[in-house]
Amino acid sequence: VEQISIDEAFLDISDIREAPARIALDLQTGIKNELHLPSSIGIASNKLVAKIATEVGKKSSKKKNEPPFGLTIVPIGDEAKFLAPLPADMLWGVGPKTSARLTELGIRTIGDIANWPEKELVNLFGENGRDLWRHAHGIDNRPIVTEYETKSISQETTFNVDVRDDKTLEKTLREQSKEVARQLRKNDLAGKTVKLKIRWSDFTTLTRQTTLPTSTDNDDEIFRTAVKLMKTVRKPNQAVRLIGVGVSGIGAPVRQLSLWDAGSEKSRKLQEVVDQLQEKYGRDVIHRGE
DNA sequence: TCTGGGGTCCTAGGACCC
DNA sequence: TCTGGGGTCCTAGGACCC
Repeated sequence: VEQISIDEAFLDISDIREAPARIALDLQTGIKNELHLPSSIGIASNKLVAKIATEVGKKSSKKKNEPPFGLTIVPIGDEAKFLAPLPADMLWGVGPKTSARLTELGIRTIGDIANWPEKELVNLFGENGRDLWRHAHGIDNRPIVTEYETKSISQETTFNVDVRDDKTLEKTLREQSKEVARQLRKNDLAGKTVKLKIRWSDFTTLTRQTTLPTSTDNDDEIFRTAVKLMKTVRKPNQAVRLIGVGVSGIGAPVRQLSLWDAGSEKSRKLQEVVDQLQEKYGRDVIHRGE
């Protein structure tokens, strides 16, 4: 099973002898009986087509104003034929920008893409064009991936009203840093690069990042770095719509040898206990004294 | 949907090293 | 003293996904 979001997953059934439709119906019935929820399922020879098949089934039940209990099967060999009449932006990787460019070229459906020479698409869209061509033909050989490594952890907040007050911005960054660090520690990870994200009142957004000499999972270090970065871009009193902080360059935390470093080892252990207490009894159970 | 939050991947330029 | 190529790391922005 590969979970792709909070409510979607791929299931590789190629090694199961039972008929695919039987498996799907059993799943759907189980979800309905146990969770009282509708679900849609697509069956195909690869992930791309299965995902689109799911959406097609879901849409057609919606059209009939029924709860979505779609079940769509695309027989092996029929992938391209199945995709051809569907709108181009149903394809994986075609967002608003690519969609607009395709429309300009007179391309509306996935079949229209498939009719273009691969070379032309590569000229127009670079490496993305190659995928576009392959996907439009129903070709996708990505395997099911059951485990992902976290690459980054971040927190961001959009304010209800634009904020000019340094105190509020710093307080927000402090909370966000705390949460990012907590998540790092919870997963036994640390990150080397701290990134600040900021959006002005005109919606322009920018990021500034810096790489630390050693990776960190520490609230305060992340916070101080974020504040420094903010100071490099924000003019005094400049209004802020959104602010956020993230950490990337993630790996296992490097623990200092505690030979002459008993202090930091001690504070790490203290942090561990604080984390455990907060996890169990809530954020308000314990705070640092000032 | 005049725009929320948390992610991934890609590109491009520059610094630096061998 | 100047030139060259390749690799890696870093930063910034953007497209895209759910």
